[in-house]
Amino acid sequence: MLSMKTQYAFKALMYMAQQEKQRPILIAEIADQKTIPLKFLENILLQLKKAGILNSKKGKGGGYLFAKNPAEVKLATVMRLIDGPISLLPCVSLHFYTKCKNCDENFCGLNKVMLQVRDASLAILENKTVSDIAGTQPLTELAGIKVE
Amino acid sequence: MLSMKTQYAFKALMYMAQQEKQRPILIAEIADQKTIPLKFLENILLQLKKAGILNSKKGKGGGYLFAKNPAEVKLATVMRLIDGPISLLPCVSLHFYTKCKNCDENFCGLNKVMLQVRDASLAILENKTVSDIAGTQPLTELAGIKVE
DNA sequence: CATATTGCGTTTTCATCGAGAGCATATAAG
DNA sequence: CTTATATGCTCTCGATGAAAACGCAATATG
Repeated sequence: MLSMKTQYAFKALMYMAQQEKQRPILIAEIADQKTIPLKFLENILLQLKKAGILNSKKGKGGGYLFAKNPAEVKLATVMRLIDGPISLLPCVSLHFYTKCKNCDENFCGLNKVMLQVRDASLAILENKTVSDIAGTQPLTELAGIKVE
Repeated sequence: MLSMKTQYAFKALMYMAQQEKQRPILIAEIADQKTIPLKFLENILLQLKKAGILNSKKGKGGGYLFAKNPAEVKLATVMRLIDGPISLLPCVSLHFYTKCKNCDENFCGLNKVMLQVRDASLAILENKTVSDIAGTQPLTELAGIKVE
């Protein structure tokens, strides 16, 4: 299961992407609307900012903004950022691979099955983006600049 | 990711299914061959027994046996038994469903995507069995009794 | 400067994971 | 019936991580 942290991240990103006008959005507003603990959400948004997904502005009129077009933020990226591996076993992970002891992967039937599961999951999670789950059209501009 | 407990369970089941002759297998033998902490494995096998997957015999010549044909033990069953939900969100779980607060599932894009992921995963995990990952032919007899 | 807002390290609480100890119980062999 | 062999069961323990709160620093606005 996804951690609450990742679930909160998705809810926050959805909320932000669903806004009519792109404008700095307060942490407190998101926390309030989506029932997310304020200080916890603070950490989450900061982490998304450090990963280059969001931008922030301090002081009056500040808040959080998208740094990337939400149509380019893959669900898999967010999940890996916060929860780590998407795979069910370390020995089938693309981004967090570690060998399992006492097991030759070439002859491990479990490895083969979990590879299939990973591929099936990634086929979806690498192709769906924040704007898909927000149910919005891709943005046509970002911070006032037109994007393709 | 699967917990160590589930990973150990799969390794133990694979080892048991790979034996030439079906015979009572000692916990200690499995622990030794697969490098699993003895007392931890004891708990795991007991749990599999209580779920009706394994049988055990005490005393000399005792050990663990399959109660079901390994070809009938689905990976999904073992995973749910030990780790709980396979789904990534509680609101898309078949066996452990709980509603998520502040979210109408009919209009939640995240819900829809995670449903897809669940279905893709279960299509594999509900159809692969212990004998698939053990790489063995299905047993032709169980406890001396012929099975189909 | 006053105020609004994010940045960030620390701490707390709690549950769960992974593991081990010790004793109880059942069974087979002699 | 006794002994050795195995599993059954309960309790405990430490480490880890999840979830969340606290407090203050940094920064931007006007």
